[in-house]
Amino acid sequence: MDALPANILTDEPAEVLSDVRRELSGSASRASCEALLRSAGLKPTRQRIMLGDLLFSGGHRHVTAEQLYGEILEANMHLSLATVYNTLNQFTEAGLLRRIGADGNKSFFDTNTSVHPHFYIEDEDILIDIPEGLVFQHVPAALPGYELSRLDVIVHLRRKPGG
Amino acid sequence: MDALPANILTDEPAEVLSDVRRELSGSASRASCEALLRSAGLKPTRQRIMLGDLLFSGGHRHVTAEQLYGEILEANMHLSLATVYNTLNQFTEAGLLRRIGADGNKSFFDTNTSVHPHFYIEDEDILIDIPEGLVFQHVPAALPGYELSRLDVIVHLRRKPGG
DNA sequence: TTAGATGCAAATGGTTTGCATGCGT
DNA sequence: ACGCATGCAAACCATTTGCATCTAA
Repeated sequence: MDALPANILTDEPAEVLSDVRRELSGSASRASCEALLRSAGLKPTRQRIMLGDLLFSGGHRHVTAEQLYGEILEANMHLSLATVYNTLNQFTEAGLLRRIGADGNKSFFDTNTSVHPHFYIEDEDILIDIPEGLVFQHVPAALPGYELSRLDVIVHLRRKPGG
Repeated sequence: MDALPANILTDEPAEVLSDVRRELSGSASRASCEALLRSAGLKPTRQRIMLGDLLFSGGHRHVTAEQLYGEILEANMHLSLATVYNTLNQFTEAGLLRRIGADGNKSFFDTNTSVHPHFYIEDEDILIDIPEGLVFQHVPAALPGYELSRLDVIVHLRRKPGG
């Protein structure tokens, strides 16, 4: 049996990713954020551009809606929390984000839409990529009549008692 | 690099599991349920025995609090939903159950407390074990100052469009 | 102009908490 | 009796929804 990288599965329609999306989703400038949104079939409205800038201008990010809302407020921009949620959901549906349920009651949104495992630091409520990609030796087949839609691997970390 | 079974990690204090707990947690009779609870440091109250019977008398189970509450009602027993939650949390703290956050907004409780991967069937809201234990080739080390506390692997299934 | 997006408040759903009452030892 | 356990309602938190208003094309 071959060793398979963890990212063999994906929820997004990878085959329809346009070049602009592939290039921009990692680090889009303000101007190109519009192109990114357009390529995803989303009208580049003021709010979407604001959030898109925050999400896609740097490297990959793992944020909660609350965190992102905080950044909006810090930047003296205004936008309701509900719109942040709605927009994050739209981005997720469009394949620009991947939603990850970390501890069973709150969600992170990851700008890296490939399937990859995460560390979740419980005490600090932080989700980060596992650097050296954990590898499966065997990925189970779906049950008959079903297909794989997502593969979540979350390694929970806690602070060492004496550390 | 050795292939490691997925259950090398566990949240529970496995080394303190008494024999009675090890034997009974899979299928405890009504009488022995009391012993199981006692061995876990929990007073065998009427409510805990009711829930313990439902959880531990058959094979391993994956239930939500809501489901279990439904079973209580069906059996014409009475017990508030809050108590179901509280009791499930107590059982989990005592190492009798493992909590699993399936889709990021609800939790399942698994009577099999070893670390093992799950299928989550989104449409039907069902969590089941993956039969032939998926295997990791490489389990990442924790970040410095941290230790692994949990390893969650959930394979999401959805009904095949034409199936 | 018009379809679609926003904004807010209120609803929702799962889960936890506070506190008076009840029960196991 | 004593102290932990229960029960309920109400609180809580993350998230979604309904609907009137606004705005990008």
